[in-house]
Amino acid sequence: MAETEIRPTNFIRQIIDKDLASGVHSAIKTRFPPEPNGFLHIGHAKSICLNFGIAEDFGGTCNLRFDDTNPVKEDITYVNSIKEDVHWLGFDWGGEAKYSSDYFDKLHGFAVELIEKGLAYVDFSTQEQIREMRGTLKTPGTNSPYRDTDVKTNLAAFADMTAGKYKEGECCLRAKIDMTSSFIVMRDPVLYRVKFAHHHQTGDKWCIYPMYDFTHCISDALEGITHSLCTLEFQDNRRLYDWVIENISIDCQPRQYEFSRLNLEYTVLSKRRLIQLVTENHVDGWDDPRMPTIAGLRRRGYTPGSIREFCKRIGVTKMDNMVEMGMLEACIRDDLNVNAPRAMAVLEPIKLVIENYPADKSETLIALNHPNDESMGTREIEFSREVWIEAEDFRETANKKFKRLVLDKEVRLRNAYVVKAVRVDKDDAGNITTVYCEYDPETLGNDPADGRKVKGVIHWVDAKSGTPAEFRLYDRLFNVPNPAAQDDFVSAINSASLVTKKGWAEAGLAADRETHAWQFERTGYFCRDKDSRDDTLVFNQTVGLRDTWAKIGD
RNA sequence: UGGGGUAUAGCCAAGUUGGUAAGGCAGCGGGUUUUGAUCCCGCCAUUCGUAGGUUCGAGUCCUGCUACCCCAGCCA
Repeated sequence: MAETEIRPTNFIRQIIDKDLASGVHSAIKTRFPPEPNGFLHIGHAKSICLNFGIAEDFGGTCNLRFDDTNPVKEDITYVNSIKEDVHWLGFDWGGEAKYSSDYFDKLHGFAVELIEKGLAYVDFSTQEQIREMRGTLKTPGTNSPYRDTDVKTNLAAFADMTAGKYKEGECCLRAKIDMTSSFIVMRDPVLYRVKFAHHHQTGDKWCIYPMYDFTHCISDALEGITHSLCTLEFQDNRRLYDWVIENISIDCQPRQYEFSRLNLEYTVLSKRRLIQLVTENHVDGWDDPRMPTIAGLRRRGYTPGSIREFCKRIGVTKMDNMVEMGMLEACIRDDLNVNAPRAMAVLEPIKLVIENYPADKSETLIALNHPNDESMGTREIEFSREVWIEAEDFRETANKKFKRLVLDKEVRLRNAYVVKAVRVDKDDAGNITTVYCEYDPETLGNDPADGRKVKGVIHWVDAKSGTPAEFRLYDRLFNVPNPAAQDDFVSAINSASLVTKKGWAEAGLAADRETHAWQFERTGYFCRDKDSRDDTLVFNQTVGLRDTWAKIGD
């Protein structure tokens, strides 16, 4: 596609440039560390493009690592979907995917080391007591009565914890740091908790699981990650990240840098809310084309290149942001405009009968697959006496701004003849069902010989050969730009986010299994949906064409 | 005066030793066009949250304000 050639620049790449120039690092290693507790979304794509993009551009490597320290929230189906999505986006992690759980043994050893150094202790306080002792944002915390337990006792207690002798919530392992720190994350954070849960990778081997803050930094160090990139909400956690690395016996010193997460207008990008949309059936699943998930965007017809281009265009900073949907749409339009072959489809059909065209005649016309790219070739389309046209492309009367078919006026049928409307049929309700017209046989491939100007062009589908099709038109999932700010974001769902139309597509599309996306001329970009059946094709509208007419109105 | 962060156009975002505000999206004019698309051409910040200060010169340095985001899970 038309991906921008220029290499992105951002503060993280500048830090890496300096680290390389100063010799702090000679090779760069990053990682993309999702928790397998949901499907990847466009926000993850930003992180993926950042991490894998840096690895590519600096000749380094990027690991895919599942941050799987909380088995009760995770599932193997998510790890599989995540692998698929990262690959689909066009990135490769080289070799096997990593798991934080690969390091559970080592992590446990480091925990023991901290206990031996007097830097960690087993706390038997209740969760509520721990919360109270933590203090508040403005008042310091207080020490736990278990804080000064001797090393030997702690070692034994941790061994018992590991052996399953304590119930969930009965105790936990805490780091001994500083209960008065202004960084609340440093007020003796929990390192391990008891969970009698089956883990998708380690099975029932463990009944204690390490916390994120203890796991992530060590996993980074064990993998030799040089630059650990995460989102802004982890800025405070960086102090704990560094504390852990400094207080255990490990060589590597990865550095954490934080960037702002993506916010997109008219959708939600938090896993909690996306899960809710799926489980409460507000959408048809993780790959519903209205979802901002990678799977949803893929089914909607977005290409990997368009998503990568989007990530390039939005950049990486530390500023809170809210990106307009138009930015994403511009990326897929730019891609499909050059790569999608054109075709014709009528979404809301009325019949056009050409009265001076023989009823038994039929002819094969040649149409360009792309008006600006001859290399995309041509195709044959059938034409006969009756064709479908778009209901909105005909009016009995209209002002001159309406460049379509009007009674007693002419219009060009795309790739075919100029026709003139002469009369209409209406149903009992007064809706136009059929437009009768006359065609000018001399206008195939050239303008009228007498020099009269026909300024309108409308698309059509041959009624004799056309194939029935269902068109799914999508609008924004929410009615407000920032649904997440709503008390009840579900109430802001756009009830008209999916509109289905039954119409016709040109015959050639039924057999075409190769083409990934088309531009239905004058309508928009569409892709074939997996719901397509032999008797009815199903198309998802990826995005409409830019439409200045719609803005002007009439 | 808890701490950590961020403020450049409607949106995203360059701007790195202080030297006179990139680019993209959107928008607005005009041209081409058998898609009201595409493409092409032009316009779109005397000003960088705000008030002062230093300087020949400040988006960049200093000081004071203001606004917004994050942190009190045995979630990540």
